[in-house]
Amino acid sequence: MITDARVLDPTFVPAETQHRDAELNTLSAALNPITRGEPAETALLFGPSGVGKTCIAKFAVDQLNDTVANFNHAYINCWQNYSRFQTLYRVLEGIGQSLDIHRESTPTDKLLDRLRDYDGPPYVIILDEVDQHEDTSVLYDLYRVREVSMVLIANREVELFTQLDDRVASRLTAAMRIHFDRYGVAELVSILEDRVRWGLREDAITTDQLERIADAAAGDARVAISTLRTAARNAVEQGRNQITDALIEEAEPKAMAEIQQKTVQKLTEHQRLVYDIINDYGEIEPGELYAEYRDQADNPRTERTIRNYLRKLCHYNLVQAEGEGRRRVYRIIS
DNA sequence: CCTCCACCGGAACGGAGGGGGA
DNA sequence: TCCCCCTCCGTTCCGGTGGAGG
Repeated sequence: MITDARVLDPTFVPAETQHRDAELNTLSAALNPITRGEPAETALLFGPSGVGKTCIAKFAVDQLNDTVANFNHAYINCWQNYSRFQTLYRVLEGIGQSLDIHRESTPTDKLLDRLRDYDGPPYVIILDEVDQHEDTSVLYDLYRVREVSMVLIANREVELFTQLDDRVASRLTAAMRIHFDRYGVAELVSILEDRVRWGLREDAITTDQLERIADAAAGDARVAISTLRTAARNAVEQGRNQITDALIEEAEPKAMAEIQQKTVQKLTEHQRLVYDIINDYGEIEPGELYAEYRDQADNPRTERTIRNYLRKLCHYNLVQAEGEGRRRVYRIIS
């Protein structure tokens, strides 16, 4: 029933995109100077998750790659590469300069010197989830390299700017902003139809069923595609040729959970324990949380370290901190 | 209004782990 | 080989904040 599993992956970048023509054109215009061998304008992409920001950014750069031979590009996810060192390392990797730089033993300043010496063709860097970066001064570092142009992706404009230091923020005021809205049901359905056409047997699913998936996804294409994939996989497992309504119903919560599950898996043992305790309680006060943690952990970390973990958990949108000071409670986000 | 006190998060430090250079 | 220096992570110390309670 599944003819091409790749297109059911939410990170797959299709050969043609839908419903994002205006956003794509604006971004392409920002990148246009590259065609003349000049650095591009900085572009800022904002919008909630699953609205095509990453997809359009990658697509625009791929498109440029088809017409312009002489430029470099890199995609860096700041959630995974959150320190200044890690990001610069990836940046150098994108221009083949990282081979003789060894992780852990080269000072960040050396990486920066290496980058400043860069005098190759224009270099476009997509920085995804830039609001998850722990040290946004790296943006300033990158700004100072003439050949480098940046496409920055984040959820909310206001929250991003509160994290930036003034030097970066003032430069970004001139950047091109592109806001992405949630997809409507009809838009999601046509996105899903493409994926069905490319990746499933023709009669595997009905339009009514796609509408149902789209409706439940609430404008988030990642959730919608993930739901479709889960339903299709389970249908294959059951030896069916078609996706049933029951399979869709089953897949909906699974798809949501799957996206969160990936984040939880990346936590360390102790971070995971803190998360599990909050999950068990649903909602818990800091003092009780520390006490419970100390009780359950072998070689417990200090309170200060737990506060660092909590900050991280909040940052990853796994946990929500509500209230200030004494009124503070930690709650699971579901 | 003032004083506690639980809690937050910044700064500085030190050790683990790992590569470079003499 | 030994020593130095890097990053990363956890720790220690501490000042700030805002409800609770006198």
